Amino acid sequence: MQSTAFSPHDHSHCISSAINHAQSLCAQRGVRLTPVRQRVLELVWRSHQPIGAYELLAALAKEGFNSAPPTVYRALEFLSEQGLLHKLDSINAYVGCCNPETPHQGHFLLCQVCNKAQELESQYINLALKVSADQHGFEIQRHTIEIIGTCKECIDKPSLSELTP
Amino acid sequence: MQSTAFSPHDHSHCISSAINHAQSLCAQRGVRLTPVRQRVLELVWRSHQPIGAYELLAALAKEGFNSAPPTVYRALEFLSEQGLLHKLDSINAYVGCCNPETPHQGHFLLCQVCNKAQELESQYINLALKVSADQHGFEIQRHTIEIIGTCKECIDKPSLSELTP
DNA sequence: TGACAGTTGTTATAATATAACATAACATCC
DNA sequence: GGATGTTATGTTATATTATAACAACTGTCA
Ligand SMILES: [Zn+2]
Ligand SMILES: [Zn+2]
Ligand SMILES: [Zn+2]
Ligand SMILES: [Zn+2]
Repeated sequence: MQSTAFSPHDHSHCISSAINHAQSLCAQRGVRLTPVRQRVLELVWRSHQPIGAYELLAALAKEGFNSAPPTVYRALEFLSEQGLLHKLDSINAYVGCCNPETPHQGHFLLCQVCNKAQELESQYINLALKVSADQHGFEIQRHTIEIIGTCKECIDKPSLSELTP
Repeated sequence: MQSTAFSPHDHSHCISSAINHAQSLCAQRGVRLTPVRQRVLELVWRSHQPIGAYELLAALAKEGFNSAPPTVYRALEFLSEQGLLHKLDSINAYVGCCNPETPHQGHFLLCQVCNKAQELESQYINLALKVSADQHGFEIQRHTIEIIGTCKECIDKPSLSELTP
């Protein structure tokens, strides 16, 4: 079992790694990771729990950033375009992407107990989707794949795992 | 290639079949398919294009039904609980289910050109999801699987297929 | 009849997201 | 450096989607 969002880990490493990746990627691509964009990304990465736009907005407001909805939605749009985060449509919330170098559509496990999301990298799922689409002559552009349930940690220790980041 | 939402077909058959199924299922289950619930289901089945709650509400209002949001959301909740329709989270819209006898989570192909949705019944997809979840010790409760792209009809005849129901 | 569960009506509001236009910051070229 | 075009941000208002809370009605059954 590899390390996941669900299991205890050094989350500060997740954060610094995500920000470092974001900075170098944006530099490579000639796009600007402005203060508000970087701060939104940091806020998204505060935990593995997807966070809502208005929750981000409240956090930004506390820190003296501009706090009208377009501010955060623009930052989210930028970060999403750069593959630095994903939106989870089933809960209208946003989560950081661990692998932004190669643009992709994510597949997610979403735990209803601890509210954390784990992105999957399953070629099986992609293949299964492709086979189904091909059977209908359907050309895939993007997808929303969200598996909602209970993570191993929350199955094993029902009341503790909500606390780890 | 089987008949799908995307290809031309006798859609009145889809509608009457859906309503008949709904009536007998509700009778079996001892739940009430009241006039507003049945009308919402008929409106959802007017086409294979998923329809939004407020669009339904406007249609109900024209017909003299009560036209406050709770009316339509309650009907949608009931119909969803009975497995008679599905919500597509990626577009906040609702589409009829062809196979309401056995409760299930749908997988959907969603064409961005003609806006029609086709539900899939792919055991491959379910298996791929289960394998990924099992690898993480994750227990699946429900899922959102929506594949967005272009259907065969819209690839073949880019400007006509928007018109069929 | 009265009690009860389920359903619908009604008003208000929450939660999520975008339109539209003004201003500011940055880059580039002369 | 100043003119100019582009990108980013500020600001106000509004659109879209969904739910809370409570009152009134309807059917069922003792
Ligand atoms: Zn972490
Ligand atoms: Zn969990
Ligand atoms: Zn049809
Ligand atoms: Zn199409």
